[in-house]
Amino acid sequence: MARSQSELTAGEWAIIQAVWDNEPCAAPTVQEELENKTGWSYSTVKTMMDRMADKGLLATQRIRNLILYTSVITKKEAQKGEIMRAVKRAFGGAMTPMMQFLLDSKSLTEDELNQLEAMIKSKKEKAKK
Amino acid sequence: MARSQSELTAGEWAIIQAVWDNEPCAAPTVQEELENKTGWSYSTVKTMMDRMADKGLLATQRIRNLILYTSVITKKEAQKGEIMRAVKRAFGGAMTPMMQFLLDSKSLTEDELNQLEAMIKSKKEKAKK
DNA sequence: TGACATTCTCTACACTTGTAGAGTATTATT
DNA sequence: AATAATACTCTACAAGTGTAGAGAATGTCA
Repeated sequence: MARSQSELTAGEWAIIQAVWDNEPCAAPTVQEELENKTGWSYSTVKTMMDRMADKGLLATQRIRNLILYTSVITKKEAQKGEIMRAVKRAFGGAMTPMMQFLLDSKSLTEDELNQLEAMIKSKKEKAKK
Repeated sequence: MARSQSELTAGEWAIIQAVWDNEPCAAPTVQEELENKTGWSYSTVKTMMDRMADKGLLATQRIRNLILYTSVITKKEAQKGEIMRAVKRAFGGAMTPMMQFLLDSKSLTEDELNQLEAMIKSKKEKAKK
């Protein structure tokens, strides 16, 4: 069931990506993985993770002195949430205008256009059945 | 000149939409337009607008006791910024995976698919010359 | 020229987010 | 057991955001 409130902040995105890659995992693991990308100290990472657990974005399980974190939302859900936020804010919630915008703007290379076309084609095939 | 970082908050989106609809316009106008949607008081709206002016999102021009606001970024720029943020956060900056996601999750009607296809086609034509 | 209305300025406050140090508890090592 | 290493807890703070009241300045109308 999609908790509609999966709107992550930039920091939370960084964290949860690392969690998805390693779960179940402890805070130090996440910190090590993010060290290069963000430079965050252990405290920073731990604080964020605990806040995310409070919010229900991560679940925790304690084993002796170790706390293992797991993601509560899937990557797909999070991605959807992120897109939904964009659509809602910038396009009044209407999906198609956004798609149109994507095509109109110069954000897509010719290669990407070709890929898209292919995707649509296969999508239509599948729909036909 | 696209100031690269036009990432607006939810509140800023509400404000700037009203500005786009009325510019050049004064704070009370914006407040009235948003009254129903948000319930924000004059002070709230004014504060936000001034902060946005500080950030360079809005420009101001004073005429006697009236301050007129104008948008500095276009709707298109803001929309693009919003999408870019989503793509960056949720898809590592790669546009196509996001499009794919959109095609997969949101079951578009055959009509919409055709429409999309057509848009892509014309887009490619144009790119050719 | 008062009185009223309009718009602005200043100040404030709570909550979130990014950021992290200091100290404590637990586990491992010699 | 003493020491070192590991992981945790607690506390804090600045910047940003949503929210707005109180009061000053300016403009309008009788």
